Amino acid sequence: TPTKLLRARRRGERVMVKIKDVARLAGVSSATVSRVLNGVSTVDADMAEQVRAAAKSLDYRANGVARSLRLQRTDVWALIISDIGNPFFTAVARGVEDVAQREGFSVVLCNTDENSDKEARYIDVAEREQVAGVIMSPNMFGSDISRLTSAGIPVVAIDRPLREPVDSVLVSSGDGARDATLHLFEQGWTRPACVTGPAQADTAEQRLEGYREAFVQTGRRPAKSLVRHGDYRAEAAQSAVASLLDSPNPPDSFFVANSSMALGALAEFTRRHLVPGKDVGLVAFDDAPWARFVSPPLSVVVQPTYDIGVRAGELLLERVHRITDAEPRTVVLSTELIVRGSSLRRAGRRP
Amino acid sequence: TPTKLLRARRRGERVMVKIKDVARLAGVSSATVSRVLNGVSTVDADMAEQVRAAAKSLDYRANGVARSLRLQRTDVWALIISDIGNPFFTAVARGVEDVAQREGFSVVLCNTDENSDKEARYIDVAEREQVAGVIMSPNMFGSDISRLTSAGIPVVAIDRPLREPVDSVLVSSGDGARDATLHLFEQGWTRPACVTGPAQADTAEQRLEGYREAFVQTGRRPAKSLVRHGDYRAEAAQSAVASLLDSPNPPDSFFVANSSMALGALAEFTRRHLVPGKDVGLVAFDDAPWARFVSPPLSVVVQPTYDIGVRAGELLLERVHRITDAEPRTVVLSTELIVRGSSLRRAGRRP
DNA sequence: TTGAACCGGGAAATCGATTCCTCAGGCGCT
DNA sequence: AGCGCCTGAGGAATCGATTTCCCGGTTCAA
Repeated sequence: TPTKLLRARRRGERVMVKIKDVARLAGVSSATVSRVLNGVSTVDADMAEQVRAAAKSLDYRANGVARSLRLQRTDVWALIISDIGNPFFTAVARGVEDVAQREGFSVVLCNTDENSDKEARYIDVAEREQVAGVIMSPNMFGSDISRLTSAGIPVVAIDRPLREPVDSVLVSSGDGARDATLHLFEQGWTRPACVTGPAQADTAEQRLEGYREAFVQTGRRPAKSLVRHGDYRAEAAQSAVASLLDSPNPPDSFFVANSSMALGALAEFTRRHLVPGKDVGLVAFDDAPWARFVSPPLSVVVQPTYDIGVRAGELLLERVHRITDAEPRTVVLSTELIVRGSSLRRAGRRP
Repeated sequence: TPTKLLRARRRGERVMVKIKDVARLAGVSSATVSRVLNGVSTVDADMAEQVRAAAKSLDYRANGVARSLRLQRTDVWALIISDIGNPFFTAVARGVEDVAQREGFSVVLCNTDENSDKEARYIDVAEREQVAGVIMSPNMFGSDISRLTSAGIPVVAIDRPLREPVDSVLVSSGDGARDATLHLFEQGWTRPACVTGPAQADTAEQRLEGYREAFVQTGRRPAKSLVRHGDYRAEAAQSAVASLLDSPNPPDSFFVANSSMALGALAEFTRRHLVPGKDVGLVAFDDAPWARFVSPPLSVVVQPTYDIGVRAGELLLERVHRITDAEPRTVVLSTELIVRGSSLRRAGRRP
């Protein structure tokens, strides 16, 4: 049959080479083939060589499904993220992937678009397919991972905490927002506004809280009239900025809670012929590919996105290998303020 | 044992409910449970109800690995893309996902970063895990999918064609580039330059070809001195634009081959105080989230990204279900020119 | 009334790889 | 030479769900 296999393959038919085919060709049992290919226990060197030759000549690949069933485990991690269009998550994904790759796991990405149904579906798939572990950014309404925990699948949360106690990698968003706002004060801006995300998203709330802290720390009183909530999109930010600028006592600068919102703010500034870094100050949370290229370049609070992925991968790894049974750990990484041009207050232009 | 299971689960232990547990609790054989849960063949209504109740009370989920092994198929599609940071691919992914979702498949995303090794690894995983089908954007050096075809796994290529004859969804990049360049001529620009991608990438070559066509069609001679190749990144484009502007006979407008490169071009314009849509014309291939928000808004050639994903999903679906055995088909979608502001040549400013 | 078709459900085979258990044969030691 | 230990390889069980095969019982038509 081995020759029959080869002939069929040449004819372009769909054939699957099984471990038994290799065994037959090498003149050994399938147990031995398995031992050789997985390098466990000792096998006679000549025989091993024969087996390897047979496997190669048949172009054999172990059936992963059968393997997983027998071993009761897989080498796949699921990375469930809430918005694949967001550069934040794509950078995180690279970090996760690099750790996984290095450790012999493969990562499959699942995009939920902040949709609880999609998320539930992917959690279901992750359980059914018995992935080794899951890294996820919970959606803003709180995610139900009970299926995973009860199946014994380790979970690591990123970006936002989960209700259940699991390993988490978070970012001190609040501190970043505070630093950004303090920076605006230092530049001489006196009335910074805050355009943040939806009130349900706790990243949005943290960023707002940090913004307020900067007021308190500098002996000012945070004004409610300087705060707007939006849906984290450009359009919402644009109208928020417009309404702020039209208000009786308008702000002179802005802290916006993510990079899409920064686009909205920039658009509104352009419409009103306000030049950032001169007529108005702007700092945004999150970097973006375009941020260095707009004019003036955008000042931003960057998150250590790649590191978030790496740390999450490392935490997951320890659980997957059952290295630790300790209580869930939370890693908090910090942000960095990158001052480019949009937040400056160039002296002498409008004294 | 059913009660034992429940007790263990309450204690938070890792337990797996198997079909036999359900069978035992319902007082039937596992064959019947399978029949009820999969809705095949007829089972006594009362008994079926009992089975469903038992399954529910134990919170049973079929083990997907075992299921796949027995059925010799899975419900998973692999979507292998070459750059997860590129909005083009994320939009395609959404299209694929929507089709898959609707048809009961799940999509796992694999990011290769234009790296042949990573790609080979993911192709390997796709084969081993016996995915139902693969949609992929080949990397620019040509991808080897022989493993997939010989395993009988259907493949659909997107964005770039594969060497092997498989279903493909492509875009008439050339026509888009031609239209963009013709538009520059119509606006009154006389010396448009072309900043395109690496010579190995045939999308880049097609776009260059379309640009040349516009010259021929309008009775001009395309000048080699107006063409630059880069690596599809902003930095490369910026220096290309700089060198073009510094050349003896500089261009008055630019067609750039993707949105990252547009950022580089814009940065160089800013540095030289050139205002797009006035001092210089600019059209870019591919839309981007920021394109509508820069000043002036960027004129672009958009690809029907979401549709590409949908069509690819539909082609794959037919192969997966063995609906058709026909020769590989190629779907070519067309682009659309969206004129915003950067390509205009406002009369009366510089006569 | 009887034979045949039909129907529902259980036992067991199946998918492919891994691993426990067993046993044959070789070697060393006495 | 005989005994026992050790090595290495094969047979068979295993993972969990599906499905074939078959049997007992029912229904319908002749």
